[in-house]
Amino acid sequence: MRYKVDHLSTALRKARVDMGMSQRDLSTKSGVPQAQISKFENGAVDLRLSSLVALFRALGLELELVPRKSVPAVQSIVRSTALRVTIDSEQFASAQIALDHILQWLAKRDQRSIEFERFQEHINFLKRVRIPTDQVKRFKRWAKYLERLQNSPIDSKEIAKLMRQTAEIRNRLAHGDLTKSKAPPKPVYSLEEEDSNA
Amino acid sequence: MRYKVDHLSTALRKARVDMGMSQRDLSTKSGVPQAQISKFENGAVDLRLSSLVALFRALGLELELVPRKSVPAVQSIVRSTALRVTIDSEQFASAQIALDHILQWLAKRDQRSIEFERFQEHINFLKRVRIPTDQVKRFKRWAKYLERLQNSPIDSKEIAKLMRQTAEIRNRLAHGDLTKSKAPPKPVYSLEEEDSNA
DNA sequence: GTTTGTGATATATTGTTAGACATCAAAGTA
DNA sequence: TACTTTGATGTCTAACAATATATCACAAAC
Repeated sequence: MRYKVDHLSTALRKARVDMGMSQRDLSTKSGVPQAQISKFENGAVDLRLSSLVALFRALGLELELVPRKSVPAVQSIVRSTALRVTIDSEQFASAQIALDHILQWLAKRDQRSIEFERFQEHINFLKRVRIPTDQVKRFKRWAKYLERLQNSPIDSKEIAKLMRQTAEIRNRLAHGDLTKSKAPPKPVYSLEEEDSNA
Repeated sequence: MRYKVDHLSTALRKARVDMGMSQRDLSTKSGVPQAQISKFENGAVDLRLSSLVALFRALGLELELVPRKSVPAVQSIVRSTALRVTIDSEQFASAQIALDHILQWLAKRDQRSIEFERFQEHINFLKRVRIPTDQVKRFKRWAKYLERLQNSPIDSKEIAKLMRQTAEIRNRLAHGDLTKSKAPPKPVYSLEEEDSNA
């Protein structure tokens, strides 16, 4: 019983990676165990429709039924729009939360040094910018760190490191060294929003 | 775990009925048991991808992954082409075979009566015409009858009945009484062909 | 009024996914 | 070096589809 659905499994993997999600991310978002995702992406399992739909919905994708004759036309439409849907709004949100934590922390401290002012400036810059998907990971880590930081004494050495890294990323973003495209940073509100159904 | 795939099950039923296929027809063509088809069309089963694909392929449909944003565009494309894919080529072929059987039988008998000439005329008319899906059933029955007829003595009473019915259908088709559309009978070669993969 | 086609169900067995874990190697990062 | 993340893989039980087959009610055609 061959049924050749590579296009579905490869599309899943591509969509997931494009959105900067790991299999575990997708798992928590879709409710499908990570093991199943891995097996499906490698064609090692014949998933039921419910699982498939859960996975695809979590990625903002829908299964549509298309007459064989219209498949090329449909695929060209999909290709033309796929490029713009690259950032997972949830990941973006978590980065925003991390940045907001930093700003709040700064406001509380009310520091006046040049480093802190520049730091605040950098953070505000990052808040307005669309962060590349391959950098989202770093922001998520910061978010996690800052959650811990809320309920414990501040390690100024860690904060110094945070400042260093923030400056680095900001500069690379501002000068386009990080992304291949030389386009100016896009404002936040141009982000393609996924409808939230969780 | 709700996953709302009514559009898939209703689309399946619609496509199947539009092509004049019964659940059992689709079953033999797709390899999926009729019981499963019935359950799926009524949302009573959570099919595996392989079964789904088998069903849809048998109907000339493909499952495509579409970003939620592009769904409306894709659906409009599908709508614009769906109308023309209405006849199952296999059913059409079986009707053609039945008609050919009759023509061969006529040629062998070499009858010269007015009834037989008109009969032959009607059959030839029907061969050139796209037969409405709701009439395909009748032609299939004839095909079955004519298969039996090949290896047994001819019942002229049955043939007379065949001639009567043929005339009736021909006339209804020719005068557009049968179909809602008043469009002239379309030539055979305008039939949308499904690629044969069986 | 009998036959035929159709769709909905049922039963029983077999096989595989679902689900919740656990583990592991490789790659990346601190 | 030590730690973390990631993707692949394995194990177990329970649930459910796959499959084959049969039955039923309904409708239409004969």
